[in-house]
Amino acid sequence: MLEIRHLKSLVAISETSKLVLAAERVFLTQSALSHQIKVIEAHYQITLFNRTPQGISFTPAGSRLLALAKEMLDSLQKAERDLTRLKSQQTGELRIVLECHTCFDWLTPVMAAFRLAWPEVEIDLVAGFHSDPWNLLHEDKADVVIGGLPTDMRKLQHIPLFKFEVMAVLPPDHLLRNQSRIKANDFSEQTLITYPVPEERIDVIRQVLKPANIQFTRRTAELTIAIMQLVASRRGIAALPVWGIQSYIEHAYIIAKPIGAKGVWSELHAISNNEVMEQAYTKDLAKIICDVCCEKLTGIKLL
Amino acid sequence: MLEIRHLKSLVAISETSKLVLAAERVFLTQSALSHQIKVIEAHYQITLFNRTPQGISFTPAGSRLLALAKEMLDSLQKAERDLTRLKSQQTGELRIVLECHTCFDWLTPVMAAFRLAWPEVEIDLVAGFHSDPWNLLHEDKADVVIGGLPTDMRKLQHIPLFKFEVMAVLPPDHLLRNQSRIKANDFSEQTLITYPVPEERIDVIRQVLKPANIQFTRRTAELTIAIMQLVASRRGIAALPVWGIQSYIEHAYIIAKPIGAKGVWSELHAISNNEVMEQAYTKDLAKIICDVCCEKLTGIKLL
DNA sequence: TGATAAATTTGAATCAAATTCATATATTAA
DNA sequence: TTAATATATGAATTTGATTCAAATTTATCA
Repeated sequence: MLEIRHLKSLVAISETSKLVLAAERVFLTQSALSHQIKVIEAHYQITLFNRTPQGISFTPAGSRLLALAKEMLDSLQKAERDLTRLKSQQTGELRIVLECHTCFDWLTPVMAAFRLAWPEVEIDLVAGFHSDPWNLLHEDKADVVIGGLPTDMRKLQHIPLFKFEVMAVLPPDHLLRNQSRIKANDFSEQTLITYPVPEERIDVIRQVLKPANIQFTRRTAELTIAIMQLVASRRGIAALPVWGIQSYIEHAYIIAKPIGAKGVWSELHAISNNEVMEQAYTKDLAKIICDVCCEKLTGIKLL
Repeated sequence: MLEIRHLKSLVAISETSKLVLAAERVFLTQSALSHQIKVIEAHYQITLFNRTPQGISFTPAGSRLLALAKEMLDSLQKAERDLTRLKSQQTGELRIVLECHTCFDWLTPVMAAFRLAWPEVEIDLVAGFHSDPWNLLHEDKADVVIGGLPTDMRKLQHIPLFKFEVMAVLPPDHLLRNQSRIKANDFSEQTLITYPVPEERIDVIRQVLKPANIQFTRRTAELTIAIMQLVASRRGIAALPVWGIQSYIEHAYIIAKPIGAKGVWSELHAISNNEVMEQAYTKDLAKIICDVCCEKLTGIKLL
């Protein structure tokens, strides 16, 4: 009666604590989730959730089922990995390039999980900054790029990972602190603090500032913490992934606002050439990234 | 994609090693099971079973999934038990009477499993022989009877457990050894060796010999092993549950034959009064019996 | 070498149940 | 009071699992 889809829903609910978001994550409607949990509650004749206008939270019984869900899905994943290994090549090399600096935040746990699952595959990070990371695939200097899609995808394949909102980061006492959203014009004459990468690779610039022809000054810093420090000391504003700045927001070190009417959204994909993408372990890397990020990051949406 | 029903099917297949029997155990048709395993194999793109006219066996990949199934179903069961305990009374007393002597074979592991699951419930066996075990429920000398249904069920409730075939047990060199089945007449003038209980409670006598008005001598023994010894030394024939004599058959100590055209089948139920039956732990005892017996006994059919 | 028996497989029809769609309800905040 | 943000509900739809009725497959026996 209890089904695996229910377990996945339970985990999604715990990760998002909102039915709408959880539904999105498991590719269902909110209604479907509502029906699902009603069915489970009816079956066990016990209340699993406290519903509030702020979202949904687990009762003790619900938590017990959530623990079960994690346990069972974990076993399932291990078994599926074993099956995959039973029929595929188990050795190889995977040189990863990150397009986006912030991704270092979650790459460490991803690599740890990957090494556990595929001990025979050598996984490495390609060091240094690269103006055109996708080209490293063609030059055979890397096997996978984690980032946005390149304009030229020839001979390349990709697995969509997730998307996330890029938000404007301001000092808590900034002039614009009372606006609910930051518009393109608000960046005019401001200093934009970014990672040291070409303009074309910065989503706010490409998607918002360039199209609106806004004049701004640019200043760079290599580490997220350095950018935060500059913003907090009113040297400028930044635009970063929600999940990368969560802890700074919680400590009221800075504040974050959506940009433009719909917000700026970036997508992350795993990109590699056909041959590498065929390997079971490459596909599994994508899965591991999604799983780890769902668990650890807030505000992401699976693709 | 892989669903809990698939896991249950996998376990049933491993316990019966025949699709028809497995299907029966999970209350489906054999066709449904065949479709199920085709779907799983297609999904994982790997062969899970070797199909032969003798039945079906697991490939290494299949075994891996079977291990997963056992692991996941075990977790599930534990969680469900916790949920049950979260909403029910956890303490109580359960005095069990066995109608049938052979059942001692599997009662020990059942009681062990029960004690683990319900440490606060005192479970005991009511000792001694009882001509009318069901009456002990009315006299409040017992809480549950494991056995057939009594003629008078007033104020009693029951949970069906399983049924099994009662087979004629003969010495390997018996005159009837080449018959595929034993008919009522074959018992004529023979000595029937039974447990020391009233005739009405012995299925072969009630269902076969009495209706056909067969004359026979009766001799009793208290232990299964003693009955086996008497049969092997040609003092008579017996009629016992298949699962109770399996190991004797395997050692060619005795042989077993179905009785009559359709065989003699006995049913086992858990019987108790309404109040006791309401308790979650009583219902769980029935579940534990079914689970343990499915795992350990051959040739039983769930009711 | 058929014929039979005992398995599993297959494809189409059926049926049950999960999901969606559209809307209702509830709570909070302004 | 209204708007915004949640979840819940009921009916229609869609999906997909199960059954039914053969069809295969393979071993065994005469």
